[in-house]
Amino acid sequence: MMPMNDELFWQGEWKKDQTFFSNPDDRKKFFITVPWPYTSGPLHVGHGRTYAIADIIARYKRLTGFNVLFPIGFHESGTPIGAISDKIANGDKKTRDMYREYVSRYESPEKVDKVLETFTDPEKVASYFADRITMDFDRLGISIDWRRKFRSIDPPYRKMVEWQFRKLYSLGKIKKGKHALLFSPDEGNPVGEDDIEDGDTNKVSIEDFVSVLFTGKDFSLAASSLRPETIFGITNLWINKNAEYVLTELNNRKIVMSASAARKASLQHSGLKIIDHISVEKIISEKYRVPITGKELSVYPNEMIDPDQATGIVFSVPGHSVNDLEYCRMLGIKIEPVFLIEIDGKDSTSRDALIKHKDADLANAELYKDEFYRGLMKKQVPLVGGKKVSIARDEIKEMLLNEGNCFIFHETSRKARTRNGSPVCVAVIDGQWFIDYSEKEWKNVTYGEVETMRFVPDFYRKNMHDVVDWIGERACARKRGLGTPLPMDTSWVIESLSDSTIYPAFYTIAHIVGKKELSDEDFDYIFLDGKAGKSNSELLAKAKSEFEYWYGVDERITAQPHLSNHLVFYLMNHTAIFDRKYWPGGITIAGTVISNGAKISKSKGNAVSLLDIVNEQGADLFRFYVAVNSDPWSVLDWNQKDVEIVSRKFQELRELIEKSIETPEKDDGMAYSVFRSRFRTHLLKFHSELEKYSIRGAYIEIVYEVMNDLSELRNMGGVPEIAVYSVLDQWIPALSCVMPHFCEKVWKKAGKKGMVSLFHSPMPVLSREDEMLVSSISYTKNLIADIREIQKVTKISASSAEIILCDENTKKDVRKILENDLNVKDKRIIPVVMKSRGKISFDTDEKYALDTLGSMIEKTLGIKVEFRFYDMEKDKKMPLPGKPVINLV
RNA sequence: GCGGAGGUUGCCGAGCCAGGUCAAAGGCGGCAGACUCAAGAUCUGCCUCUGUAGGGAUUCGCCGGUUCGAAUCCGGCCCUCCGCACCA
Repeated sequence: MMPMNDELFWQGEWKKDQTFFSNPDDRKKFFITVPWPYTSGPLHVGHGRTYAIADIIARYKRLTGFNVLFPIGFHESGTPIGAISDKIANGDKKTRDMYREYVSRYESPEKVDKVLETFTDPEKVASYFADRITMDFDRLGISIDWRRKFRSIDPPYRKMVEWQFRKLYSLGKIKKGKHALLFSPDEGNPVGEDDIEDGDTNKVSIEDFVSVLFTGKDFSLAASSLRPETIFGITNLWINKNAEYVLTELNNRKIVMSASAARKASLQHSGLKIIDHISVEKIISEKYRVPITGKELSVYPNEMIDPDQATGIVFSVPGHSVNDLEYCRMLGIKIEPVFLIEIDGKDSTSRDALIKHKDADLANAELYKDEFYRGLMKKQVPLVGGKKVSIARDEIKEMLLNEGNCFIFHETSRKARTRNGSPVCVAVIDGQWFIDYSEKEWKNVTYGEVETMRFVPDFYRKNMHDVVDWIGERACARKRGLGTPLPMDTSWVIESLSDSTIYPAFYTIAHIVGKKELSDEDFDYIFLDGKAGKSNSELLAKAKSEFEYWYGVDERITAQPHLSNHLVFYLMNHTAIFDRKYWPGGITIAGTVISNGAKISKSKGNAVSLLDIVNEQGADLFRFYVAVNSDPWSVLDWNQKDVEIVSRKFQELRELIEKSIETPEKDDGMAYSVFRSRFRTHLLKFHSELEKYSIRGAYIEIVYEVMNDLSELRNMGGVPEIAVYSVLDQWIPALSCVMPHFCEKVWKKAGKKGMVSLFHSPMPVLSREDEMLVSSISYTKNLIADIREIQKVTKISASSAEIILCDENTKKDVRKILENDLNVKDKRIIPVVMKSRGKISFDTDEKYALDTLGSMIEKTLGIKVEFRFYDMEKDKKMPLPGKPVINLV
């Protein structure tokens, strides 16, 4: 095992030496970023992988001569941190246990509870984890310029966010309007995912029910559905006789709905008034008319109807709802279902769906889905006959709305409570702030950017294009949480994803700005070539030149779920605000991490703490594992078995290199030259793979292939350590991107100057001799395989092999024949050449190969090897170029 | 349904864009041998079938096509995974 002290030692050295502080100079720059972590807890393996990938790329770019900037900051905006504090203060057991465990990763047992108590202050949670995460980054050996660290709630950064939002506002991108959101009436607050019990594992979304008004004598019934297009198939209405119903007034119409519906609806429609209770008997005693069709219907009691779901009154469409069909059967109501929809020319019916799937819920789900995507309204259906169900649904909804015969009832997708136990409803807020991403011209410009920037892997380009196409209005402010007050209306706080779109720009100037709060003119000056403001102009000039040197971001490495939120905001805010030359250069999507073959989740018990891994295995091993086990964009499985395998390889590699430094004998002999030539070939491949971010391919080449070459070298009588010693100058720097701690150590031990982390390694060049040796060795290996095969087939144990090479004259003739010129001296060779033309190769100088490597064949096979050229007169069998004749004796 | 990704030899996983050198990298695993009293570690060879001279046959989801030649290109089909706001 790598002594942990070595890793800590080098992390200390990097810090002391300020190795990764990056300043503008005359080199080409490379600016790489990863998402800033949210400081509500420690990092997990998924983070660790993304950051390790980014760091390997950052280090590789340094190796190839770039001036690399790799900064990080901390995201503290939003509601979760506050929610955590509240829960800890309220003694919520689950949260306290979780945070006790988190803290115990960093603290001695007696200190844990003391730290936990400070968490009743959100600021303490944020700063505690920001500090620990900083340590986690260091502990992984991530090469960060820490001078530029800032937090999203720091006043200087907030100034930039304010500037950004005023900018967007002046560009007309920010609007205000009605918006439905999750809300707790008891607490008088909007609620986010983190405020909801199990909100993170079981998401709550908002569904829009169409509450259709069925007109009776004195009042209307509001019956709710997600499928207004089935209005032509309504046979009756359902009501729950055990529930409480009320008479309300909305837009001068008297409407009946359940009591709980009325309470919820009043959060969505400010004009709604509750007038009186109304008995179920009274409701049932009357008939009601369906809008559009004018049909008269009865209301039936049905205890299965949930009074707390939408309006608590449901219209029954037994033809297209499995539930309604079953209710009719259960209650013995004899009604003929009406079928409105066909799929592929055949009626789609609830009955058939129920036969296909025994389970009613499953049948219903499939019926809904099939009818929505593939169904057509039957021709005889009025108004929307022949139209797609999805279109008919919208049209009927519009029609009803225009006639005033329905209203929209927003309902939660499941029953949800806040963590404090009060119910979650949907409220419509008037005056919600949006960023309107739907604007055509803005999208067009962004499409162009998506087209030209780099995506790894490339198919995410199309994906991103679709996301830009899809995005519309996006709420950008909330009433609660940490963050920057919205400059246009400071009673709002900018939402936490919207405040993190152009933040990488701030990294370029954070260490210059310090605690100073800049004005809008200052930011205009720095970022947009505006006129300088009144502030300290020297500081501004410095900030401006640093920004202009570093920006934009050349590579952003992030996870796939960010595509449809953060990344699209990131792109569109850049295209809206900055000059084209500052737009993002590339995005790499890192794959997910699973553990022992399964998705990581706390309930499965396969969650792994990044810190534990690093403490037990070492940062270098973790990084090596990340590098070698799968390419950055595919799924990575963290499992004990593979960890051990990789660990063994790593140990072998370390011992080899350390031993080679201790035995710096001079090598001589062909075996070593061959090794070095092949090493340079591997190194070249290493570079070409890493240029494509194929980290795995690169390290298979420079670790596994090289080590395989070393064992061949041993077979040829060489000493691996001696061979290794001769390539240390190139090998250690190449390895250092993945295993920086170990490499610093051996770099120093080998007497090299400076940090290997900053070493600029020249691109390897293959000489003519390298190429000849490399082709000779593969030629020789083929020869050995051929001899082995002959021995195997003939079961001859030969003591010597005579190898007959193709002579120059025959070679010329072969070439002629291959070029369709059959005018050759010895016509006998024509059929031979034609038959085995696939095997012919002129690439290897065969005499050279056997002169230099003939002894290798002798050593490997334990037989004597002699060779000579073809003699047309004497030899029966004819050799071909690259394909000599072998005679075993 | 639409969009995206993928289906490779016992397993994982390259190759496919730029067709031949691909029975197909690398790893894992297995078998045999060397070493060892033995086991482990390590090293060597083998791991589709077949063959007493380096060959042949059959393989890269399935079916066709283009080509002198296809894992690689084209068309169709089957299956798996992921996403889908106004669907659930």
